[in-house]
Amino acid sequence: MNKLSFGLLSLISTKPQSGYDLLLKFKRFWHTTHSTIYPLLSQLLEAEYISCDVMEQSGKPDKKIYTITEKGFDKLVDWMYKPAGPAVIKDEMMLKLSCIQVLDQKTANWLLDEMETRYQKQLSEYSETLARMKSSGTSEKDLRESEDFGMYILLSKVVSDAKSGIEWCNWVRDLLS
Amino acid sequence: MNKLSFGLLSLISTKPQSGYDLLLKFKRFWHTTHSTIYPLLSQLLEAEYISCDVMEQSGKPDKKIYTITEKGFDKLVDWMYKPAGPAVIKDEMMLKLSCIQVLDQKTANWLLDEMETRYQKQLSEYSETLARMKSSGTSEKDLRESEDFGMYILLSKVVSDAKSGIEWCNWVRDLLS
DNA sequence: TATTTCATGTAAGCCGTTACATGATTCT
DNA sequence: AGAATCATGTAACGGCTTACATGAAATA
Repeated sequence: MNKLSFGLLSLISTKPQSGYDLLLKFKRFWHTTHSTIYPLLSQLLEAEYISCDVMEQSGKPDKKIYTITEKGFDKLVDWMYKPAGPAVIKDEMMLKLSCIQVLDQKTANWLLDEMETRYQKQLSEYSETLARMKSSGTSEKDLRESEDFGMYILLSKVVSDAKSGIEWCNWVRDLLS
Repeated sequence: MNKLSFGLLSLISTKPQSGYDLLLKFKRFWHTTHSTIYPLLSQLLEAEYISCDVMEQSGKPDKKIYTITEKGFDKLVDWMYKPAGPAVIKDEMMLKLSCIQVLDQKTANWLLDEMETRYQKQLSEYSETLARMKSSGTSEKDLRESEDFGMYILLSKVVSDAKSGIEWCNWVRDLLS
């Protein structure tokens, strides 16, 4: 049981869903790939923390819908009260910017542009999803009780991080000019 | 040559320094440990991207001061223009909060408190260092040309991230109450 | 026609974490 | 007295990344 295993339990507890569904959601706030997720789901299934229903589909591989079990839910609650490890952050862009004073102006600005573009992509990608969530649940109170509330607050964080990232890029650019 | 190898080159290019110095600086914005850094420095030395001067000390192990070579600097510049990979972010707290709607109010609030405390620690730890930097270089113009400028902007980012993290925790708490 | 999306899986190899190892000094 | 700081290193194990593997439908 590594961190992501618990994360899978966490998301499955909000709603039965497939590995593919989980992947798409995780990608927004946890760096991972399908090759990590599928084996972990098998392990969770074997440990009986989740159960599996196969949904047959035409033209596509069968969809495996996972649901959390009571045993799994107990495991999830145990984990909640264990102190969380520190956030692991590894951003190559930061490494590059750590020697910004030895670079010429052109290179420095190019790096800042690259970084801003990255934030901008995140912003356009996720603020749409966020807007859709806001409009589907009429009020914020509805959202609060919906199965998507966790996703809603996490996406909000990602979007606000992107926004402040862009502001930071501009602040640095101002300092340099 | 992995990402951190280039990061080491990057920081060394701003100022000759030891593995231990590098570790302390990296820790602020890149998750790593000394067991990763020391072997990489050996490799960089063998590849002649850096050179090493031993500073003898009494009572402590000798300090190895690394300096970037011309060859290393060329390598560094090459890397700058290669597109940076996506930021790798793995925050266990986010995994926990992804199922916040299935938790009772007490647990949810406890998680938010834990998260805020973590941000608060970062804030108090790094805003001090940042303040020291600001006061040592009299004006921001001095800082811009100092060997610490890269560190200055990265620390600023870390501090502003912590601040917006705290705001986010409060925003979620308000939604829940 | 080529790429992306949907949908799952396996496997090799690299990388990083954790633990072991040492040891003097300074702070609590 | 015990923990933290300074200062470097090695090694095993586990986990993650990358690539391989398949394949239909939809989009560009």
